[in-house]
Amino acid sequence: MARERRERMEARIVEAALNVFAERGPDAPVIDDFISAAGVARGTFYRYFQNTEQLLEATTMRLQDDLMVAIEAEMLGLDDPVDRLATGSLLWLRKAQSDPAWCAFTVRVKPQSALVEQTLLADLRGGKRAGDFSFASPQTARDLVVGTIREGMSRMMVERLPRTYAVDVVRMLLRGLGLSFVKTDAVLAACIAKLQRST
Amino acid sequence: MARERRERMEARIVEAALNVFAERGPDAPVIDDFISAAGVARGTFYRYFQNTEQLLEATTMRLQDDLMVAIEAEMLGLDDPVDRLATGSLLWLRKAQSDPAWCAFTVRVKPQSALVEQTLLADLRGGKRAGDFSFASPQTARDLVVGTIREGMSRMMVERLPRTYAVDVVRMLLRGLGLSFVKTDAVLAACIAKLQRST
Amino acid sequence: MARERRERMEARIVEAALNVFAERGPDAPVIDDFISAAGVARGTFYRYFQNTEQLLEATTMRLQDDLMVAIEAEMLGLDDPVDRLATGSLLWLRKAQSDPAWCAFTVRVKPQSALVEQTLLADLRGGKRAGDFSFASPQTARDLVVGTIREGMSRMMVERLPRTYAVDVVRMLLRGLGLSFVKTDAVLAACIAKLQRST
Amino acid sequence: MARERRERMEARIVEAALNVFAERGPDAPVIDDFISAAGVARGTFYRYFQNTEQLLEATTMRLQDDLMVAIEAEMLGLDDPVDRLATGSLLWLRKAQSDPAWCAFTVRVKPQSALVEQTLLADLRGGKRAGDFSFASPQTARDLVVGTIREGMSRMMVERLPRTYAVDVVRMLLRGLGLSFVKTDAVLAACIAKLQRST
DNA sequence: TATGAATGAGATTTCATTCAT
DNA sequence: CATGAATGAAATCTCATTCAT
Repeated sequence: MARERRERMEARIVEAALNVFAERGPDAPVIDDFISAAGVARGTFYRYFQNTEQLLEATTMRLQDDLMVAIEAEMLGLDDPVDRLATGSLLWLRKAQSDPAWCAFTVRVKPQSALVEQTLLADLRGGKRAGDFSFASPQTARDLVVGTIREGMSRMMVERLPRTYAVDVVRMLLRGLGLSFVKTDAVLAACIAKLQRST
Repeated sequence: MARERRERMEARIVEAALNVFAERGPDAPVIDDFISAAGVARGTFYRYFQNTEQLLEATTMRLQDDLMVAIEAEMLGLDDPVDRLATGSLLWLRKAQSDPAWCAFTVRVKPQSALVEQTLLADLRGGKRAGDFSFASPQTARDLVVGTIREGMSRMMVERLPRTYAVDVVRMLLRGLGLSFVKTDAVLAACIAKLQRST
Repeated sequence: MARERRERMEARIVEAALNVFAERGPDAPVIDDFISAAGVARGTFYRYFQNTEQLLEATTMRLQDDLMVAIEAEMLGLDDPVDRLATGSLLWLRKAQSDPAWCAFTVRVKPQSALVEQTLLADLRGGKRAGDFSFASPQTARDLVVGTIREGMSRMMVERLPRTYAVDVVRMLLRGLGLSFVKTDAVLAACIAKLQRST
Repeated sequence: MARERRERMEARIVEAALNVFAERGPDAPVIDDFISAAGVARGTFYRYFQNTEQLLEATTMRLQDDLMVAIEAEMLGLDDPVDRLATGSLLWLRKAQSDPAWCAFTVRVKPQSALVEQTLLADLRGGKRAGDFSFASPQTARDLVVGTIREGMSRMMVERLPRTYAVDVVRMLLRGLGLSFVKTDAVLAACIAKLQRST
C-alpha cells in the first residue's frame, strides 16, 4: 500500500504538470508552477523526480504512450506495416493539430517514448521485409519520420497549418521510405477511408 | 563611424562566442565565458544582446550563413534546383558529421538562418516548377528536409553514424520530395561524382 | 566669452535638474534624467560637475540663495534680528508648503547654502546681543532652527500639514531660542500683520 | 517552529549588519558585506529583505528600540511626562555623543522606530494635559524634538560638540515646548542630579 | 515521508564614471 | 570641447537543488 501511495503521488504530480502546460503554455514552466499546481512541497517533488527534466520526460512518455495505445486501438485489425505506419503517422499529426497543449508538451522534450520508437521501428522493418519500403537502415528511416513530424509539430506552434497538412506529410514520408508512388496513393486513400468510417 | 564601431563590437562578441563554443563545447557556456573571451564588460554585452539566448541565435545565424556561403561557392555552376538541393543537403550533413562543435551549436538553436531558409525554399520551388518535385506546398516540403536533417544532427550528438549516412538521408529526401526513383539515383550519383572531383 | 559659455551651460544643466525634480519627484532621479533633460551628453555633464551629488548641491545652493534673496527683499526695512528671524522662518516654511518640488529638492540635500547659514547665524547673534534670545551658543541655536524646519519639510513630503503649521513652528522656535512668551506672541503678531499688508 | 526559525534568521542578519556597521562604518557597506558577515546566502538575504535599504531600516529600528528600552529602564520611577521627556532626550543625545557608530547609523535612516515615536508622543500629550507644555499639536511638537536632535546628531558626525551640548539642546527643547523658563531649569537640574546619582 | 527554509550559481539590470573619437 | 560608447561595481532577481526538522 506504500507502493500504491507512491504511485498515486507520482501520478498526481504528472497530472498537475499536464495542467500547467495546458494553462501556462510551453514556455517558462518552472518548478514552482508544478509543485503549486500539485499542491506538494518542494522536497516532496524531489523525492519523486530527480529534476524538472525528468518530470517532463515522464510526462511526455505518459502522453506518448497514451496516444500510442489509442492509436493501436484505432488500428485494430490493421496488420500491414505500411498501412500501420501511414495510419499511425496520420493520427499522430491529427492529435498534434487538434490538441495544441499536447503538441507543445511533446515537441519540447527530446526523447521519444520507448513504445513509440519500438512500434515505429517494427513497422519500418516489417515494411522493408515485405519489399514495400527501401532504405539504408531502419534508424535512418526513423530519422525521416520522427524528424519530419517533429518539425511539423514545431511549426504548428507558430502558425496555423492547413487541414490537409497531415496527409501531405504522410505522403512525403511514404515516398521517402521508398514506397512506390502508386502504392503510396493507394495506401493513403485506403487509410483515409478507413478512418472516416471509424469516426 | 559610430555605427561602424557598433558593428565591429557586435562582430567581436559573436566571434568570441564561436571560440568559446569550439573550446568548451555547446553546454554550460555562461555569460562570463563570453564576456571574458570577448574582453568586454558585462554592461557592454547587455548593450548588444538582451540575453545569452540572443547571442546564441546571432552566432548560429552567422555559422549557418557562413556554411551556406561556402556551400554556394562549392555549387558554383550548378543551376538545376534538384542538383543544388541534393548537393547542399549532402554538404550540410557532411559538415555536421565532420565538425561536432558546429553540429552541437547549430542543433541547439531553433530558428534557421533566413539565408538558408530562402535558398532552400527557392530550390524547392524551382524543382517543382521544373516538374521534378511534387509536393503539396514548399513549406511542407521544407519541413521534410529541415526536420530530417535536424533529427539526424541530433542523433549524431549521441551516437556515431555510418559514413554513408548523409547520402542515405539525401536519397530519402529526394524521393520524399517526389523525385522519381530513377532520377534520384542519377542525381545522387552525379552529385557525389562532382564532389569527389572537386575535393 | 568662453567663460560666459561655460556659465550658460552650467546654468542650463542646473535649470534642467530643477525641472527633473519638479516633474519626476525627489526619488530616483538618475544622471540620465538630468542629461536628457538638459539635452547634453554624458561626458559634457562631467566636464561641469564632478558627480551627481555636486549637481544636487549646486542646484540646492542656487535654490536656497534665490529664496534667501527673495526673503531679504521682503524684509527690507526690518532691522530687528528677532523680527528678521521670525519672518524669515515663516517665509521659508511657506515656500516649502506652497512649492513641493522646491521642498523635495531642498530637503534631500544635506548642506545649507552659506548665505542662509550666515544670515541665520547673524540674526541669532544679534538677537542674543540685544538680550532677546538666550541660548548656549549660536551653533546650538542654529540646530534648533534648521533641524526643526527641515523635519517639518520632511513631513510635508509625506502628509498634508495644516495652514497654521508655519506659525506654530515659528512660535516654538522663538520660545526655544529663549524669547519670552510675551515677546514671542507680539513678534509673531506683528510679523504676520506686516506680511499680510505686503501681499 | 518554522516561524521561530524565520525570526532567528532575521535576527541573525540584523545582528550581522550591526557588526558590519560597527566595524566598517556607516558608508559603503555592500550587500556582500552583510551576507558574508551573517554567513548567509544571497538568496536567503532577499528572502528576508527586499533590498539593502530595508535591512538598514530594520537594523535602525532594532537599535532605536534597544536604546529606548535601555532609556526606559533608566527612567524607572519617573512618571512625570516632562521629566521623562527631558531625561529621555538627554540620554539619547549622550548615547549619540558617546557612540559615533550608533549615531552614524541612526542618522542615516529616515524613519524613526514606532516605539520611539509612540513614547515621545505620549509624553508630549501628557505634558500638555498636565498644563506644563503648550504647543499647537503633538505632531508639530514632535518635529521640534526629533528635528533638533537629528540635526545635532548630523553635526556630531562632522565636528566635535561640547560636553554641555546635550543639556543645552534639551533646555531649548523644553522652552520651545512651552515649559516656563523657571520650570525648565528646575526640571533640568533635577534630571541631571538624578542621572548622576544613578551612574 | 513531507515540508519548506536555505543555498548558491547564474542571469539580468542599473548607473555612475571614464575615455577614445 | 562635445559626444556617446564602454566600463565595471554592485544590486537585484530567478531558480534548480539540497537539507534540517
